[in-house]
Amino acid sequence: MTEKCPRTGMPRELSVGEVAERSGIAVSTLHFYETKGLIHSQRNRGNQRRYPRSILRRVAVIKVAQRTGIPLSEIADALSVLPHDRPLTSLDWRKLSETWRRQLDERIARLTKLRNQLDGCIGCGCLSMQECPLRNPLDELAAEGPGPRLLEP
Amino acid sequence: MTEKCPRTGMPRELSVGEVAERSGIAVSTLHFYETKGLIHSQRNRGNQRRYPRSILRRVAVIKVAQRTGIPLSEIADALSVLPHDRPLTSLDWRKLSETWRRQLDERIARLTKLRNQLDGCIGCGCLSMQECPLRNPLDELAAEGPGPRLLEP
DNA sequence: ATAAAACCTCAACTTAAGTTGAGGTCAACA
DNA sequence: TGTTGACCTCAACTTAAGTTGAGGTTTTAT
Repeated sequence: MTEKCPRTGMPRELSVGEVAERSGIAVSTLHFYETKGLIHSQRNRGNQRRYPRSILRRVAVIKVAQRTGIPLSEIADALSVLPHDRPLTSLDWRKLSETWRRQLDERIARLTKLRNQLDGCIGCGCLSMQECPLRNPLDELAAEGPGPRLLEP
Repeated sequence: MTEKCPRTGMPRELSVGEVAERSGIAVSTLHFYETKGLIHSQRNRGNQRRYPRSILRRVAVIKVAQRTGIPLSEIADALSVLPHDRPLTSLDWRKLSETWRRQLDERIARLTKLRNQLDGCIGCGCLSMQECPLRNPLDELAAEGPGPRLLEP
């Protein structure tokens, strides 16, 4: 560990190993995120990565977004509009989380609809129901046409 | 198209192309499912696949399970306990769908919890909240220990 | 009978999100 | 001043769920 902050006693800059330990993300994953442009690092004179403390919030945001099912490429897009040289503010986070919340809502709604269909099937033995997912397997796309015939008439 | 059923006028057996067309699943995917043991086929004298009509329900079941987020390997496990030489009955389907419904419920619950946390963040600006996902990013694992420290004290 | 469409196998390629390892350098500690 | 542990790059491997293509056979339609 290098120099400490005289105020908090915490290291002023973090090595990749320290970030890994504190964030619960593997070193190799941090390297990988860097190649994908999700995070960014300075190098010391020996070419080792040094991160500002704000990296911790950034990777925390990445992890939250991943938990909602957002692919890394979209996370990268969302983060890329923010300047990478200043820490994420709470306003940044609010904007991001509002967007992601909407997407999360959609996913939940889709799964809930499917669950309700499954419930219908369970109750009735399924084979006679019009709204059964086995009869209407492509219902997300229902607006786009009649879809293929999956079961016998 | 080969011989028809004298009753319905529908083909007695289906070629892979017919199954593909009716199920909306690509031929290559049906081949792939066969290699994974999810479906099974007979061959005609020219080595072409021939399926009983019940294949359509089987692939419909596979698709429904996939939509719930169940990986193919688990779908294969679930289907493998059923004899592959008879059509899926509605009782079979009920058992499968009850199991999958439970898993779907769990997924929905997890996402809903995350959404609620996100809501909290949005309302308050996040940084001061104890239950913020940025502060407690590993909350699914909360029972297993304190977890890594992601943000500053 | 012949040509087109459908089918066959097998291998290689794709994307996402990483992980693993080889071969080499740097830093922290005794 | 070692030496050990942390770090570096780069390439290759992993899993899931398929897709694509080459090269060859079968079916179907004319």
